Amino acid sequence: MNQPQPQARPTAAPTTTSSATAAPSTGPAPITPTSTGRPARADAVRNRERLVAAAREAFAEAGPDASLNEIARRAGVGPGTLYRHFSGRPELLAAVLKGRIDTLCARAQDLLAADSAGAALAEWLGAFLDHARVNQGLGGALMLEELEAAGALGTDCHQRILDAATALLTRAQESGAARRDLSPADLLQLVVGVAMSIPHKRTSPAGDPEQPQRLLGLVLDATKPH
Amino acid sequence: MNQPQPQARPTAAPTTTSSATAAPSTGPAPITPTSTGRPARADAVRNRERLVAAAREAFAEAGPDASLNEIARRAGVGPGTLYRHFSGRPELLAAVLKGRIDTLCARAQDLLAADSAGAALAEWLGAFLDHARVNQGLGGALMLEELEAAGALGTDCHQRILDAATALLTRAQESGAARRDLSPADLLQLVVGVAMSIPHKRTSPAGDPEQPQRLLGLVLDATKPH
DNA sequence: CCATTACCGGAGACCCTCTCCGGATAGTTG
DNA sequence: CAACTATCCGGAGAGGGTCTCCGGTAATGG
Repeated sequence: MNQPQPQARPTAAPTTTSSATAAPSTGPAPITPTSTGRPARADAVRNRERLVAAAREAFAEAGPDASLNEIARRAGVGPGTLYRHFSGRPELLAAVLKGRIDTLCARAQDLLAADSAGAALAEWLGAFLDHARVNQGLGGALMLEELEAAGALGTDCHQRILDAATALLTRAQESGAARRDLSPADLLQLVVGVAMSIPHKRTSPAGDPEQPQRLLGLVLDATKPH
Repeated sequence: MNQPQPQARPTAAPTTTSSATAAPSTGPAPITPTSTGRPARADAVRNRERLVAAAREAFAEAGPDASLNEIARRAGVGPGTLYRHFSGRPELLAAVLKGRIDTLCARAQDLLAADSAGAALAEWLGAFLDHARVNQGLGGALMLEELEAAGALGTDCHQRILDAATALLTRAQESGAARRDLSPADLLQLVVGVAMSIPHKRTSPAGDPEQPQRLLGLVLDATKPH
């Protein structure tokens, strides 16, 4: 008996637990390990990479609501293959964003050694805003609404971003460049809000190109000690 | 190949005739004027009201993505009737929000006579945040992404909100309570971003109930002259 | 080289948006 | 009061999207 849920959230995969890739802590994982000890088959790895590449293209063109059928078609596989590798849209989104998030975290590490803690925080937030703006808040959608449904991968992404922001903000606070009554989560939330509220070029071609910088500047002003 | 823009309105011309001398003042419009001189039929008016009421309920329960079929079913009419009265989701959204926006604009008028221009702006922004948070940024969605597609009604709503914000902000600036290099559009955009980025109770039941106020406080800090 | 079994592809169930057209009816006229 | 007509209603259905299930296929270990 199917539950006739109207427009429900994508059903949390109740059956197959083998599709979840065990999270490798850090470092390149050349092959995706399965729940069994056996290494993944070569065609499975290839199809997964093709799917991520096709998804990256499609999300860039059509936004986070791109058709999953279309993504599977572009990757040259059937819809079933897509759903075997990813439980749904959130997980696919997370896979696409993973590389970007890696870059962002590495950037945070570099900036932790910068001279000015305040400038480092400002610069990283600018990079984060660029990140979150890609595909009209694609990152924001992942950070927020899908957080609970995305499973391990999404939560992991969220946590890594939060850790990076915490480190930079804490250092800025200790150097007196940022007010102390400010939590990393609130700060990120503000920037995500800016990203989500700004119309994307795709939907509104002739938007004000300076607005993101102005809004980020306002947020940065709010972080300074008064 | 398909034209995704369902702008075809077979029956009623959307352009308002310039001869309509009925002032757009705040007041009940007993009948919906048609393009022809004839008044609308009674059942048409009744169905329209039922549709708006059903939409208000459905949007409150399921968010801005509620099924339009479901809304029509709740209103006791067929899908065709819904699309005859409203060109699509944005227009229905705008109809639902109209009353709320009226209230908000009236509030702005009252606050323009308040003692403290800064406190008036802060209070109104708080009310606006509450407004925009209803149904998880339902208002924000209207203000931004649907602005161009919503036609006259949506644009009108957006303009009225913007006018109210402009009046309050200008007065605060003249009294020295707000920095002068701040545009009403940017300010609204920030608050809309806060509304859109905050997870709604429906999707994330146990969120931090204080966060909206904290984030709004940060935005307000950013408006003050440094 | 074969048995095993993880994997693939697509048919298809179900839902949503939006259109089209025969039939019903409110309001007008004689 | 009856007939007429412009207007409106309801639902069938096209088209597309998400997600599942199952028979066939081919990669892999022995």
